[in-house]
Amino acid sequence: MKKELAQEYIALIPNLFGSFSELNKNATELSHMQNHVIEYLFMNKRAFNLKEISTGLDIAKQQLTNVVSALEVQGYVVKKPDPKDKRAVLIALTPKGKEVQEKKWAEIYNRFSQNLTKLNEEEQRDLQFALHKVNVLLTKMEG
Amino acid sequence: MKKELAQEYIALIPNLFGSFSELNKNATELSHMQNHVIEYLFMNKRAFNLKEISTGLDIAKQQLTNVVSALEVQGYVVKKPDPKDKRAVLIALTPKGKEVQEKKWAEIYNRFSQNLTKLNEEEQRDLQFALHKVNVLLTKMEG
DNA sequence: GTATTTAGTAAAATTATAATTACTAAATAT
DNA sequence: ATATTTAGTAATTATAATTTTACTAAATAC
Repeated sequence: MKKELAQEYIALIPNLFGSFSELNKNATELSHMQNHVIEYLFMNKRAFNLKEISTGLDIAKQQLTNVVSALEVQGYVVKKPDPKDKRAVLIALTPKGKEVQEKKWAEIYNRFSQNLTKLNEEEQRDLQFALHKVNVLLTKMEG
Repeated sequence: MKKELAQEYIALIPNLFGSFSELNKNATELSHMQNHVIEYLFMNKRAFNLKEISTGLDIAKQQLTNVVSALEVQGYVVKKPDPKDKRAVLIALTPKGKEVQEKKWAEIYNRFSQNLTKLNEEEQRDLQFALHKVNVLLTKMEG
């Protein structure tokens, strides 16, 4: 029982792989690492300090110094002192930083909407219901 | 209607993000690009020539020459002439190459199985059904 | 049959990422 | 109060990724 469930989960990942691999093809002025950092901030919807980003992305903090300061110069993030820890600096996305990320999702959104026409009305309803269920339960699992 | 559906799809991606970002943390002897290439071959379950990998991963073919030949030396892939095109060379995963990929999925599998205990019996059944439905319909959409 | 395109290779130069070491200042442990 | 740990910065070195140019041989267009 549990085994088949996990297999369905695994099968889900390649199904989303196509969308994912196209995510960072928007040849912006951002480097790979810069993209990773603002994606991380966007996904998690809050400000992080360098140490948190470092462990979250499994990157040495020494690397982040340059990456993040470049992002700051280009206006994608802002630094502000962490009120709870005077050593730490919180990195937050600016509206410009959020916008870049949202653009990427918009592309996936459009592609999905187009492919949706290959399903009939009933299948579309089923898909919406099933997706909603999956999202609710996956969220519960991680909480 | 269609709008909410696409939003559920978008919401699914961050839900799988955790799994995805851990995928390539297995500090093997493989470089980033090498990982990409064998992941691509594994995901698509067949041999490709360099041009196909090049366009599929949006990487210059010149880069692939070195990446793939390194993979070949390390025994992760084999090259064989394409019977349909005497210019082309087909790149296929070896058992060793497949094994490395499967190991990555096994980790995700285990993590998922552990978190599954946070759902009760009924929720687990619901999740399995919903995941199955999503996979079937997403596959249909891409075909 | 000739010209053009395409798949793959190769080498050089540029840029990005990774790893190492060392330092400051604030936080925490004892 | 002192020692140790932790967050961030900085500079250096090594490695990897990207770009550019150029070449061969097979495939395709006309």
